[in-house]
Amino acid sequence: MSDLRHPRIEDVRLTDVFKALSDPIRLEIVRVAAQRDQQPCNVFATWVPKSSATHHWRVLRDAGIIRSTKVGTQRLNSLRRQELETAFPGLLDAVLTSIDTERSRGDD
Amino acid sequence: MSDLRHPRIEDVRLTDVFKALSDPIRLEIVRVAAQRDQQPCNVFATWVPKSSATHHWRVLRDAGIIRSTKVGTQRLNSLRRQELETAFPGLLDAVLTSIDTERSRGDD
DNA sequence: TTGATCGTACGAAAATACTCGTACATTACG
DNA sequence: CGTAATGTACGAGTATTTTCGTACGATCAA
Repeated sequence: MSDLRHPRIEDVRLTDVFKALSDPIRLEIVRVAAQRDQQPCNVFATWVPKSSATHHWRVLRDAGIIRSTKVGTQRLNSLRRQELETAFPGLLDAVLTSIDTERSRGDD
Repeated sequence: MSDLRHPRIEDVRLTDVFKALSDPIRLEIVRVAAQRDQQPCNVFATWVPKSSATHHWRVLRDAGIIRSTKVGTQRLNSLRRQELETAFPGLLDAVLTSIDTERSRGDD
């Protein structure tokens, strides 16, 4: 489990951010990650096979949305809130709001 | 040129919106569409072949982002601002801001 | 050291998306 | 009517993404 690569936020392209957010599993990961920092991978999307989940983590990492740090045998994941706010002001907040809005709509 | 289908905004899924925004050509279309309403297709992304452009228009329409109305031999396109604001509050504004932010970054 | 846990790496198959040539439909204008 | 203009429909080729089984690496605990 080598150290994972995180792009510099200024190298992240907006299209990559949107591509990363265009999958329901990844959107769910983002939603849960927003609730609390430093959560291990295995609290997210538990119905997804490990190797599939790894793929989605990688897409989110490559898009600069999350940062994973190695702690023991786990990886703790957090949204890169401040950096995203700098690169794309207001975007992450609007995304998180939209996720919740759609969810509450779905609960009807 | 039959009438095109526009989804009801409440049927649009957030992942579809992000997928539609995950392509540079479509992001450019959105950027230009934000500047003025009711623009014909041929003012956008003029370097793209017509059949390719049609594909991107369709993706944007299917995602509920733009609405095209037939006027003469043209189609006039507008962002579905109000509807998007209802479905996903703050999202479109943040997207447009981010597009501009990234552009001004690229102009350095 | 042995075994369990957590997550990644790799690779292959299937599904999706993108590109674009060609043909076509609609409307406008002489 | 004939022709030009605007944009869609279709289909094929290419590229990208997604899924997931298997194998592996790192860490911890007994």
